[in-house]
Amino acid sequence: MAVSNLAEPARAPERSRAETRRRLAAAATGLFARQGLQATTTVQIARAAGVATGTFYLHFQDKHELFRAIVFEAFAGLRERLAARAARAGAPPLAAVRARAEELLDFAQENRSLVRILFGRDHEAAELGEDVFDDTVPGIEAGLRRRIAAGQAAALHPAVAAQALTAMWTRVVAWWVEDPKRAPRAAVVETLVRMHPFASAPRADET
Amino acid sequence: MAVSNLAEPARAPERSRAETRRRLAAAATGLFARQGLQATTTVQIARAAGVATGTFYLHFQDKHELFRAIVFEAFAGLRERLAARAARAGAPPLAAVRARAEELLDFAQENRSLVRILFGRDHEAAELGEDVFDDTVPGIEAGLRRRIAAGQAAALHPAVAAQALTAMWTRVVAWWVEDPKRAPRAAVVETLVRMHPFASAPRADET
Amino acid sequence: MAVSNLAEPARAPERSRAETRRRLAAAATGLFARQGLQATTTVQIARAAGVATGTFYLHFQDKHELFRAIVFEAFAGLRERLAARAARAGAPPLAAVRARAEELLDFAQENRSLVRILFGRDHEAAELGEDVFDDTVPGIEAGLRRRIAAGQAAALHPAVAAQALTAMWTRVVAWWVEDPKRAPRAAVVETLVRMHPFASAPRADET
Amino acid sequence: MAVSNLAEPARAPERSRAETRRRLAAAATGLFARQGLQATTTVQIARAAGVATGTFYLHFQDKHELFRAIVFEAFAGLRERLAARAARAGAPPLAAVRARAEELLDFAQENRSLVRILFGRDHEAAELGEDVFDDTVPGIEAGLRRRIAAGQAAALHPAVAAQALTAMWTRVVAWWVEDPKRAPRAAVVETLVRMHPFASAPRADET
DNA sequence: AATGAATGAGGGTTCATTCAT
DNA sequence: TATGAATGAACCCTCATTCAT
Repeated sequence: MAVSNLAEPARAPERSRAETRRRLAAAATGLFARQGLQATTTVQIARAAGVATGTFYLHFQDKHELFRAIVFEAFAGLRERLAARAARAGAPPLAAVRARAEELLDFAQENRSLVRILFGRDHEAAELGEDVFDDTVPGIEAGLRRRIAAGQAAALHPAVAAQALTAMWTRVVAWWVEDPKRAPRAAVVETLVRMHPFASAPRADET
Repeated sequence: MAVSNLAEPARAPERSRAETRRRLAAAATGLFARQGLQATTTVQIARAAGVATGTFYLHFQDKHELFRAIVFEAFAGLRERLAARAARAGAPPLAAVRARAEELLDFAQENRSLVRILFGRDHEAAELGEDVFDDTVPGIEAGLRRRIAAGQAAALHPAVAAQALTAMWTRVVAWWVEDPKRAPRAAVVETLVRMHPFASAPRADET
Repeated sequence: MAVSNLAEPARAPERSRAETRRRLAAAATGLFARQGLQATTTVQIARAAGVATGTFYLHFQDKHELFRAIVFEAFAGLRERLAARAARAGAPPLAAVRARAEELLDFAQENRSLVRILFGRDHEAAELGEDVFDDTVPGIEAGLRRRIAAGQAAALHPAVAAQALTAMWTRVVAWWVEDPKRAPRAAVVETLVRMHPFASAPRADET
Repeated sequence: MAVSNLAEPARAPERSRAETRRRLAAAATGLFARQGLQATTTVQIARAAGVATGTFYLHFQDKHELFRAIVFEAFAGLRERLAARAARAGAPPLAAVRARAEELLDFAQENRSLVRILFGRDHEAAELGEDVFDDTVPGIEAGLRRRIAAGQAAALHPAVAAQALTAMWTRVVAWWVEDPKRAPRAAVVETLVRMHPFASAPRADET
């Protein structure tokens, strides 16, 4: 649940090892968020963590492994939070959508660096994140299929809509958290919800 | 209009210079699309263009300037095409939206490399593309604002919706051209249009 | 006599220390034989011996000292075996030569790792082995000198012949134990014996 | 023929490139001879050649490739010299053997560094040199087979004898050239010749 | 005596950029 | 203008060795 928990239980003699690993991960998270994976060097990470260069390699194969560890853990935590909040929100589809939006913004405000890493543009994070919204996207695809069968939301291609949705949410969150003064939080939530396919019916009066 | 035309008509004595520049840009476009900005070296570009290493620097300050030149030119061409097509489509808002979607897909199919550069995910490239696209977003925002004032698309925050829209469109296009068998072209267009705020009215029957 | 016995009987309180040292030496012997001195790391040795990294340095100054210890011990054992066998063989010079050859092959078959270390080719190892072997060469030289004085093996320069002899024997042994199917053991012995200066007289019918 | 000729014909614009390559090869030859392959760094080679670190990699993949180039070229030259000299020596087997010994010592005196590299102990040169004496060794094997058929030199296993011979010659040469005062040149030649299987007949009076 | 995490110098390698021709 | 060899800073990574526990 704790997103920054890259460590294992740790018996006494390993206390220190786990701690070093944690420091490295924390230092790297900040650097990755600020500069991106490619521009961040292992030397920078080690220095930021207050350890020697070689120490980095006692804990991670290379910077990509560390990056992946951070992203994986973050996505796992996020997914759990989204699912839990949606579950609490109850049945009506839009209620669940709104709950997810709220939780996502909570997460974003608590983990700005992670959001920059996860949803930023130039990162190989995207690959790993592809399936974070698997909970959401197949749900949506299933939902869309039902709607289509019911004659509503017709004309939406499920896979296309899924791409559109995840792009929309991730970009909006990344954009907003970069400077929350850009829009009131409530407006962000409301816009995400209103633009969700579940929220809208085709208008009869347009082409 | 041709997007890969980075050079001006060129008077006779300059023919050669302009031609070399064009070759470099063309070679770089392919490499950037395939490997990304960072993984592409100036030596590779020069070799692919059939010129000597040093020649590169007679035409561009560095790799990034060339990249920017490609991106700017591409966006200029794309914007022009979108505007022209929308203009031909006439008044009804959704007709214009559909016209843009069609034109965007035309462009994507004709310029796969550019689309990968402009809208691709893992390229540090995207940063620069983002800057350029920011020109477009305010235009989108303005349109939304007018609509919202008119009572349509109510409850949408213009800036948020603009982010959402551009993210949606660019991601869908990038995803689709990567493998057009993923969805029928008509379904892509239809989905983009239906998910546009102009296309939908809030449903009364949901939370 | 056992070549891998790098430790003395060891009184009770020292049992453990001696045992650890032995384990390190045994582990290192295998690694040196397989990978060479340079490619073997102290961490590998410690791990293979089942002790902690730092423990290595409680027993040996460094990798090279351990290497030298192995080589010295191995040569001491080998020399002893050769001498004992030759003594048992009795007077006739060629009988002693043959006895040595037999014993050398026995040794080689029982200690393949050591042979690879002592007589192998691509190990920087050989340098040290050479130093040790230098002890042996003068003995060989002295023997040759006596023979030459006696009119046998005339025209041979003792020091040159000694180099030639040791090179011949060590290379053949190293080559053969690498894959004993290369030649029948008896043929190896016979060839070494026949090519020994003691075994031949100059032919009158050649230049 | 020229042993240090690692370069190609070289048109005018490539004069400099070939020259740099030659300098690197020359510098490396000295360093390899003195320190061995493993202990020599690319930085040392570049510095010794008077060029920048990176320049090394414009000419060679890595230090192993350079090493191999040196060894290969050296062996090719040596083989050619041995064959030419042996050919000039005429028919009688021992005359050819002596001619080869003389030529080998000539080569050694002219190319001390190369000899240390080619015949030294710790180098991966051995692999490449395995077949230098192919001219010599198969000749010997053929000769031995003839002798054996003729009832002479019986009991010599050809492959074993070949190993013994090459080891003998290479070690003696490496040892002697290290300090030619160790033995008169004529004595070296004579010893090598006398210890050659062609030079001896089995003695009837020994075991 | 043993442990094992940490150290940091140093080697291999790449590549944007320069500059003499 | 074009050429292409050379440059050298900077990265990644390893490993012998130390030292607090």
